[in-house]
Amino acid sequence: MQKKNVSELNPNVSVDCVIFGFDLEKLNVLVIDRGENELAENVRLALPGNLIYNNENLEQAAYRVLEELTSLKDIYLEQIGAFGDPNRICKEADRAWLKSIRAEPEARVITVAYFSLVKMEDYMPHAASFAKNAAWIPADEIKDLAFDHYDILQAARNKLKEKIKIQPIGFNLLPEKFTLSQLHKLYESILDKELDKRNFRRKVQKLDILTNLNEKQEGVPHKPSELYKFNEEKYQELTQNGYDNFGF
Amino acid sequence: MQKKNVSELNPNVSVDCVIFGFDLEKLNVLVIDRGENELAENVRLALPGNLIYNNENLEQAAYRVLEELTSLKDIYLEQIGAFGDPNRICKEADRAWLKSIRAEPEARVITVAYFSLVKMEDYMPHAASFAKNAAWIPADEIKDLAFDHYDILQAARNKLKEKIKIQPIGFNLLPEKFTLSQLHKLYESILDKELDKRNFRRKVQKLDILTNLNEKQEGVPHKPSELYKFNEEKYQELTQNGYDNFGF
DNA sequence: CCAAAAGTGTTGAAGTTACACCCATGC
DNA sequence: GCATGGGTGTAACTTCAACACTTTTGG
Repeated sequence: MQKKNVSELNPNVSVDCVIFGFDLEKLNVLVIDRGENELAENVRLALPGNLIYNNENLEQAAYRVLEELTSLKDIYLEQIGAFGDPNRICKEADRAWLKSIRAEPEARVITVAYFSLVKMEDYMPHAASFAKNAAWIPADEIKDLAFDHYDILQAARNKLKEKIKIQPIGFNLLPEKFTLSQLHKLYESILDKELDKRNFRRKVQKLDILTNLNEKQEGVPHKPSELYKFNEEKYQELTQNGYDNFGF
Repeated sequence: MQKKNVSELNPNVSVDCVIFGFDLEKLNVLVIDRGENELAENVRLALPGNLIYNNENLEQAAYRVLEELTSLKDIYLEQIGAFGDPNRICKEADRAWLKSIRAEPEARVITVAYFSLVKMEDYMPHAASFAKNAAWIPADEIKDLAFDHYDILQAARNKLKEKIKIQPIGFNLLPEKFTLSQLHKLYESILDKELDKRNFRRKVQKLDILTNLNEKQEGVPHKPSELYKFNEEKYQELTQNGYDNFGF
């Protein structure tokens, strides 16, 4: 009945997390800085990730690793897929770094990537473990990352683009009270294209996921905007069932 | 520069393949029969899958394993995702079977699943290796499979449902010449619901992916149908770009 | 002549796109 | 009073769902 190494790190399987946040202007991504000496940014920065234990499932591992490295917890994660060409550890700096933290630094590793959406202000990351720093960086400013993490990030952004077409998004990215313009900007950031203001407003209002709070912004040097919150019930329903208005 | 065990089997990572075929009536799935003694079908049948080698990438591994077990090759595979709860090997029969074929039968395994669509008549499977038999089985008749393969099959069917809403499907499932009714039945099998005949025809014809061959079926005891083939150029274009007519 | 599947059009409702001007506020 | 972003409506067009009858063949 007993398996070997049940609560040992598995040298061959890791998880990586792509955590998106929105600062009311643009999409950001949570990265850790491995901070080794004076390397270029693209090798110092990485997605939070690490090996799994043999007795935890993949999603649990992703939660644990994310918390260990950045202190973020209780976050809903969605799988992106598995990555792991044999040559994913081809950069010399990555190999050197693995030698410093892994028992079997040369082992073949395949990694399972997860992504999530969170309110940036609720999740101010604190680095720990081998992360020297953990920070939000605008998604568009990231040009490269350690290992194959840049590919994983692109896959996550594509996944998000698909997701937004099928279900509502924003509940986990916006503050409790928000304006339609902020939601509009969020959609534009994710889809990476402009959307007509009037059509966008009409469309989301028809979804019936918004409740007008009959409050206005204060202190802005222009006409103050109405504030909204999500209608949780309807939002949840659409999250589960999708819009279902496309294709066949 | 040398890694250990470069061309060894990795005990912790496997691949599994869900291969769909269409017999002009319904959707079928390729399964192998492990044929151990007189076990019930749900434990004898499994998806073709096995451990990866350390020096091959995941997709290559899926190709290799598929060919080794069923003789099918040169098939385009698409990743479904990673599966691998620690308790995925909970059925006693599965554990016993692993003991008979694996060097480390108790090792934690995570598996990466792939799926594909093929013309059934082009790919008559021949079992080999530990597969005692390999055969097409109607998807709807499968009630259970070894390990967590039934879950993987369901995930594959869902993936296929999503895919069909975004790109054309059928090129790899139908014979070169086919009728609109056959295509219609294919879509109904995948989506698992009825589609209005006239609306379906209008819709696919507008996609402009079909070429009317101006030939008719022969030998059928009813009005013979016109035969079509796919317009490859347009089909490829839509496969890459998607229909892009949904959501925002 | 019968059974079986092929093929074909219309209508009303809903959704999509494109587009331009006035409004309320802080400074 | 001006700069800034907030907020609103319409018309032309396309897409969608629902629905029933005639045609051609083999037996």
